[in-house]
Amino acid sequence: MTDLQAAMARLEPFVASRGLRLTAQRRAIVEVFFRGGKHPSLLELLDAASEVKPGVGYATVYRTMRLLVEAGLAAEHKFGENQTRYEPCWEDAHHDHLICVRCGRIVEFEDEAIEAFQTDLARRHGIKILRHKHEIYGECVPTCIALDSQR
Amino acid sequence: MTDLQAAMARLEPFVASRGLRLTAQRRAIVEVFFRGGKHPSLLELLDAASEVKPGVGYATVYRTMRLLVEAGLAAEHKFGENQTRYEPCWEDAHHDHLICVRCGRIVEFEDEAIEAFQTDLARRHGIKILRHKHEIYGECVPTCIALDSQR
DNA sequence: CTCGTTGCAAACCTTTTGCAAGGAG
DNA sequence: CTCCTTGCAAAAGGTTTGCAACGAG
Repeated sequence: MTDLQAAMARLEPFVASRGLRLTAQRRAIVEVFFRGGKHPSLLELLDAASEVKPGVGYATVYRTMRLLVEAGLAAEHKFGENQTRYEPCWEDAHHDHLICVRCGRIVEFEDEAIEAFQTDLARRHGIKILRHKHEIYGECVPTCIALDSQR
Repeated sequence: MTDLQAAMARLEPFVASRGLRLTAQRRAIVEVFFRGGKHPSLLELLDAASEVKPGVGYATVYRTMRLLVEAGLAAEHKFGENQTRYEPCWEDAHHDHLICVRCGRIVEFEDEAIEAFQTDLARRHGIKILRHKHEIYGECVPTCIALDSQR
């Protein structure tokens, strides 16, 4: 089963339970979002979706991504640029990011020791963790390896 | 020596070396920024600075904070709200944040093990770390302890 | 048929900048 | 005096929303 199929399988009941509809536009956006992988911005999603369904509007992409976030199928990120990027989101799976500020390459990582430290820290301060963000910014050395290829 | 005095001692040579000037507005903004501590937004800084120097403009606060960031005396943060917050910054000292999304309380922390892990991770991926951001979002339990008091 | 959805354009909001007047050195 | 700085107002730049026409179920 592809990511796209798995996503649709989770989106359908969500949409149905709310009395919403799965239009051609939404299917196109979901398709390019899960097919592309990576961390696209709204504009990039609009471009990609436009090839599948010409004429789709920016507002529709915006509202569809909000829907996916509500459905738990997408996560929003602000990587210090002035725009929001979206990432496919699979239930409990969480990971963090190592980002090259020159070429935009993004490496995903996760570390149990860090998660454990966080949990302990939060408990000591009487705070219940809802989510976290751990982003490391740097530069590919000696030169950027993959220009704009791994958003 | 107070934080404010230490900050001025670092700001003066920076300003002088660039042929810039230390006006009453800039002094007022720097004063409230380092006196207040915490993590103020531009609007909060404007309010506070207005009491020291009535009539100061938003643009001046904006430009002064940009100056402080360039001087290495302030750090910018985007804590998921739609605005930038600033924090006094002391050289190499770096710390991360645990944030209550309900009351805005911010706990600062640092952990050597995490920093070490980051360094190693980045080296393995051929990336030189420039900076990082580690923010944990949660809720004070059972109730928020200090409403809006520790920005 | 009903009512959620779409595309367009306008509204929003914070950040950033142009400019003529003001003021530090 | 020079030229950096200021405050105002407007421009940017991305995000959100109102609305009449459209179309899925």
